[in-house]
Amino acid sequence: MLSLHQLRCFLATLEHGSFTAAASALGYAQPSISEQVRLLEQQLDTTLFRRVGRGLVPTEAARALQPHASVALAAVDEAGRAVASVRELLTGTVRFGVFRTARFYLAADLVADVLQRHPGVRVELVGQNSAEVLEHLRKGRLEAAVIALPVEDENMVVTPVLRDELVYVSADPARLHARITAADLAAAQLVLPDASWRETDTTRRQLAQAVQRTGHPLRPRIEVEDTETALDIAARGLADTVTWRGVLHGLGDRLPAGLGWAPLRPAMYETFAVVHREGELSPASRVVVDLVTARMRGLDRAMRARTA
Amino acid sequence: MLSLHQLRCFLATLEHGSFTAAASALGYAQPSISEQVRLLEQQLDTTLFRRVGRGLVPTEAARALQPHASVALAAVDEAGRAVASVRELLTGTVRFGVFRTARFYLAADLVADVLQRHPGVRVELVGQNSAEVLEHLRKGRLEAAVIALPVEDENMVVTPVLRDELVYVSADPARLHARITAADLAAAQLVLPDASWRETDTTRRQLAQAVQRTGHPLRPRIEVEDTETALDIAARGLADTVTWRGVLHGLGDRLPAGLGWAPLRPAMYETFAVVHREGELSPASRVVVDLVTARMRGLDRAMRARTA
DNA sequence: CGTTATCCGAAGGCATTTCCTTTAGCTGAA
DNA sequence: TTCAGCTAAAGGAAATGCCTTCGGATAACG
Repeated sequence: MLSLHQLRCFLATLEHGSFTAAASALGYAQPSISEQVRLLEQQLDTTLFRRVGRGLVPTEAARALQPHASVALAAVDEAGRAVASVRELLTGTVRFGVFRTARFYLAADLVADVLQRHPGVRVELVGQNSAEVLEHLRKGRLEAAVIALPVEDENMVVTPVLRDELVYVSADPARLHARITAADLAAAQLVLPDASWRETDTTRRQLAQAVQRTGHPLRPRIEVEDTETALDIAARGLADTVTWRGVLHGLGDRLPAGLGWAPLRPAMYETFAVVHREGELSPASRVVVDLVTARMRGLDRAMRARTA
Repeated sequence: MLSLHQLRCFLATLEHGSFTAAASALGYAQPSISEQVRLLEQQLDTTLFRRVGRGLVPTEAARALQPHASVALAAVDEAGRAVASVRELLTGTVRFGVFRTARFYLAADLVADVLQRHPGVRVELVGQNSAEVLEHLRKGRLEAAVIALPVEDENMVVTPVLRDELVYVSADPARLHARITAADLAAAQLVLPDASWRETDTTRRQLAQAVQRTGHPLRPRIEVEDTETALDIAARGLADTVTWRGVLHGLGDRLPAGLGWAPLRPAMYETFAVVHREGELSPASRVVVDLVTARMRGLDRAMRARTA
């Protein structure tokens, strides 16, 4: 089978006009080059150089071969550089898993940070739901992610970064009394997000468990996919909803007007963690993991301070 | 150093999703593929596949490498086909040496023949002079040629194909008597071609020798490069000239009007031969050699018949 | 016209690579 | 829990690649 080495020897010979010159250019002995070219000729079943006295004369076949040989070598060269570029995080795609509402916590800023530090990289934040992302992690399709606990997989490295508190959200100040209980939840007209993921979503399951203890099922009046949609509906007074303080914090000014919130009692928490498989992280993921960890912990501190 | 084999194994693995599948596709055992990919990873100093349970997941580096690896393999593949195409005379350039006045004997027809039989090839007929062409042959820059004898080189295969006769050409019928001798040549006002090659041109040397035997030098009044120019001058009556019957034969209707010719006595002949180095001829040259041989021999028969 | 320098090719030997088979360990699914 | 499928590791056989040395041929030079 044709080999790159043969092509290298061939091109050097073509360029320098003799095996000896090519050999010294490539740092080999002359018979080595000679043999490689002979092998190439044998494999191509043609004559590449006419041996005439001392000196070689390239044949038509050699002229035909030359450009393709160059292309092949250049491609291999380029391949090495492309991989190095990815390795050094100059180019390539950073793929990182996030829980669905991560955009309220960090999405835009995180992407901005990565793009600024590594111009040339693409960023891909994937994830509809923590459970789905965890599955991607386990299958190896993602290297790292930030998702809601629990993560029950001993092969994963789990680093908690933010604890968030579930709050009750309503447009009606009358319903925002100090201590909203599970019984209140069971009685309320609710709009809840994550319609497609209600079976696996940890928040939904936490809520369901708490409400069930009151003897009633959690039966939201409205179900939507998106947290923002749920908030919009709540803002119109059509129903109340439940969400994370971090979401309200992240929305800031963009929180639909007229909404207020109150804590649940007993409080319900969700812990988010950066998760990745054991072993080496690629530099790309390393960068994102570090950024996410720092940013989420900062957010955690900010939110706890505000509570106090 | 990166090798094509490694790239092949890598691509097969990428395509089939596992070492085992790639191995069976390439006809190797699994550990061979595994090792090649590991080697590739080591040389590129990166991870190409994340080993996750059973099955492999390509990394970003693998995605970066893939297109370049494909290009390299395709180029090598294409290289083989390009060479084969030359070998089978589908494309490429056929380079053939000819003596200067060959165009009167065969040039256009020869080219037409080659082009018709091998659409896709380029044809190059090189040669200012038989001596120069012979030098090209010896240096290996030409594979084969048709030139005037003598060829004193034991490494050359010489196949005589046409014997031509030198004739005296004039616009003045009075000077075209039956038996023109060397003395007549010495006395005549002559225009001779091959100004640049008079030292080495065999015809010129033959003429010079014959004239010198009469005690006079060969001192043409006019010297031009081109046989046709010499004939034009002769047609105007400015001087007489000497040329080969084959040239007149080949010119046919295009022979300048008013010119007549007469044989020399003793007759002077020139023999043209197809010449090439010993050993294998490339298919391209083989084709041309055969065409030239057939055509020149046909011409030879035609001219001898006309004499008889 | 001989001499010298240069280059290609062949042979023998050494080191490395490549591929095989076998075996063990791990993972995911029934 | 067992079974099937995959990767990884080890050891050995074969081939490949490279080196040095030598011989033959050619071109340049005195």
